[in-house]
Amino acid sequence: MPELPEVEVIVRELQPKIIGEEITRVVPIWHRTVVKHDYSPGDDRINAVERHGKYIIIRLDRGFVVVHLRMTGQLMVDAQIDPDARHLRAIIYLKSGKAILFFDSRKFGRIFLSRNLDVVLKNTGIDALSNDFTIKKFIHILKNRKVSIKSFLMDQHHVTGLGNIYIDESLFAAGIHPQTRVDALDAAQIRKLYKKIQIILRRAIDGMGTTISDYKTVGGGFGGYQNYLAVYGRQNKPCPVCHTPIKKIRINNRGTHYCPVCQGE
DNA sequence: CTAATCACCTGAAGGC
DNA sequence: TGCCTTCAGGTGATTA
Repeated sequence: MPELPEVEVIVRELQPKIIGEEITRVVPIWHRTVVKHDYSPGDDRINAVERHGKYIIIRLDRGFVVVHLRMTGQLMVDAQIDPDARHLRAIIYLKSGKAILFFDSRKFGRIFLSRNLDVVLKNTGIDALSNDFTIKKFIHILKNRKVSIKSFLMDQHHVTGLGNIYIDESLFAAGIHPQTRVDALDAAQIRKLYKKIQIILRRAIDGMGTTISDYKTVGGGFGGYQNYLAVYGRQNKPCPVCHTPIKKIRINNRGTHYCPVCQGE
């Protein structure tokens, strides 16, 4: 389940492979995968590949191809194109004869075609690793919120890029219980969480992301950060700090992992 | 604003 | 072996 670090790794891999190429056409295989707004790339040059939260943004001369992998999406760049390949949902053809192949077993992923980036990103807030994400803004958007900090961070409207894995890891690193109401956090906790979010995300990028089940890099490689997870997926295993068994509960119907001692209870 | 639920999907894992 | 249930989780929509 790709979150910000996995998407960042993919973007970095994609850049040298496709910048300067021209997209000739985008062909859907599963009928819901490609969402066309007002744009059909045709002989349009790729100028940049960027990321906002979990979105991959391919910037062309006249518009944008924006990819969201959701849970099981994978991209590959290849000259070998088999339209019947298992789980292949869309093909972005390039003039060189290669193609960007979009695989997605669960069919939740999307490729948006739009002239206007804001239309596609309208539901996203500040990217968790961007310069816009300052402590001042973080304090501001947290103000007067009554939801749990876990729910707040899951909601991409505020801070975007974090998902279930890195939220649990960040809250553990900051020593904050996931059910803590946002308005009950003190200034020191907010500051610590702010710092830990960025440290964890950077570390995960350095480790090439976390492969739990489906995530692979563009080159087909696996991430390495799953070996460093402190709480996610480690229910009943000892906390790496105090050796208390990690607990798993549900918040907003999402599995949530934490240490009852390090994160208070 | 908030909470809860559903819908979208498939595959893996566990129970019997 | 096989059938059935549950779980995994990102996002958008809907309802209360």
